[in-house]
Amino acid sequence: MATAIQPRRRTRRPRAEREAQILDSARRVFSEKGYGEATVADIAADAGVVEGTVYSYFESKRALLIAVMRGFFETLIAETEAGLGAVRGVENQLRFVIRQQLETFASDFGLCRVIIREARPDLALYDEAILELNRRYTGLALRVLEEGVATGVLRENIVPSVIRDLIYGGIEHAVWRFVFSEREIEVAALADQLADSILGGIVRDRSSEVSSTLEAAIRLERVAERLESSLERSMS
Amino acid sequence: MATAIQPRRRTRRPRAEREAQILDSARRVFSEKGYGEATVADIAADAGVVEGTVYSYFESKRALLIAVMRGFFETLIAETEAGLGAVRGVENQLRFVIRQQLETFASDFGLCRVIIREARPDLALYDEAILELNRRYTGLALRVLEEGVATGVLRENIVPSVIRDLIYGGIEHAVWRFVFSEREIEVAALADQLADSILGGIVRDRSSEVSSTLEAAIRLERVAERLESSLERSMS
DNA sequence: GTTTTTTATTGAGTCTACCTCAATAAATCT
DNA sequence: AGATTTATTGAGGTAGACTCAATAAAAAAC
Repeated sequence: MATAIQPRRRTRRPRAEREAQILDSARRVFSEKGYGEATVADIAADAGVVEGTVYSYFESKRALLIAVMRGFFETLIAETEAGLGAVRGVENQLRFVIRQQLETFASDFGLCRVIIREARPDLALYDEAILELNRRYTGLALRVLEEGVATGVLRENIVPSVIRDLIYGGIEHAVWRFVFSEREIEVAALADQLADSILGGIVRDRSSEVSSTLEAAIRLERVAERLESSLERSMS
Repeated sequence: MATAIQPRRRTRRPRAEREAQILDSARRVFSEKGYGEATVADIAADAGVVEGTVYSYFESKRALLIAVMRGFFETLIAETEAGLGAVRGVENQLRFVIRQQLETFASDFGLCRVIIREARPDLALYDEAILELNRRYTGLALRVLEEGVATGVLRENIVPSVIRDLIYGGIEHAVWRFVFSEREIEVAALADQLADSILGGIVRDRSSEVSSTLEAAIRLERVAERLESSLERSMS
């Protein structure tokens, strides 16, 4: 038969180029289907190679995921570091971190979901490669918090690592809420709500504070009155 | 051979009993190995039956997980509801919810990890069965928050659902931190740290400013007194 | 330009784990 | 005791991760 299906033409590419190509396909496929649903055959097909080729570049499906994660974290860290350098004040820096994280979630949700699902609960995977990157990333927020305590902007009795967990955990859950409700994530509004709550707390301000200011004013009025009457008496 | 390996003796059991037995084994195996690592053969072996038997009680491995989750949530909801009924005041109720959740994590960590990993990121699974239970559970905290806003104990501009995410997300991340550091979870201390931060926020109280306002007024009163006596002395 | 060497690429094949189903035998009913 | 029901079995089927000897494209040597 002259019209037999053309077998895929073999082409050899420089190692680095093909590796990048496979990595790119992996990122796309994982992001779309999730780790469990994605097959190595899918990734190979997307990259235009055959399954075996993938395994000559990456030891396993898991290793492929780790490589994808590494790329994700590296750009995220670089962007966050750059952004933090351009913001002054602890409060604003925390607001920046929160917003940055929300934007990352919103713009690359598929991959974020995979990373959260696969990386966090898997101790083995953490030990291997991602733990250090994640530490470096969330360490950025941690340092801001520690500076806040040192400079007295933040309470001295807070535990920075707990606050960091509150920030990232809160963001994660809030984002999921949006995903389930099938609405677009309203980054700006959500970022403010989270930041306001974390910074200011949720219990109503001690109204006594307000009235004590008022009380101070009232006392000053009495002072004035007493001075007036003193003066009047001395005049008479 | 007379001493051939005894084949497993077949025993028929009431449907409900065997189902409970398999479910119990599933819970144990999932909890120990995680969903991905656990095999249906493992579960069957633990229950003392053969793989096929499992499938005559549960449609799939996934269905087995869902059943395990359902059991987990049902007791958790019942316990939390009971506990909340015995605590007065919004602040204390929130503290109770936080502590209860931490205790559940600490005492049944293996299963919690599986549920978080498998249930949350899997939309299909949520739709099927667990969404409603999770909603009911976290709804308990939500109602406390709403009551807090209604009665004026909490700020009126907070968004209860966001605070709920902050609470549960924060707990989750904080617990993971402990797991990675391979230390026992210090439930009491962590619960207080989380609750204090969420309730009171992290920025330093302006109450110091307020009290200094009051202090200033009191000093002014003393100034007035001195002026009075000065005047009186000058009169005499 | 031809031959040799190197190695990227291939695809057939292995293995493990989920799941199916016809056969079997334990309990129950008549 | 025999008939009936159905829980239980274990031998496959299938999908997808992973391996490896063969192949051919590029590079090197001549």
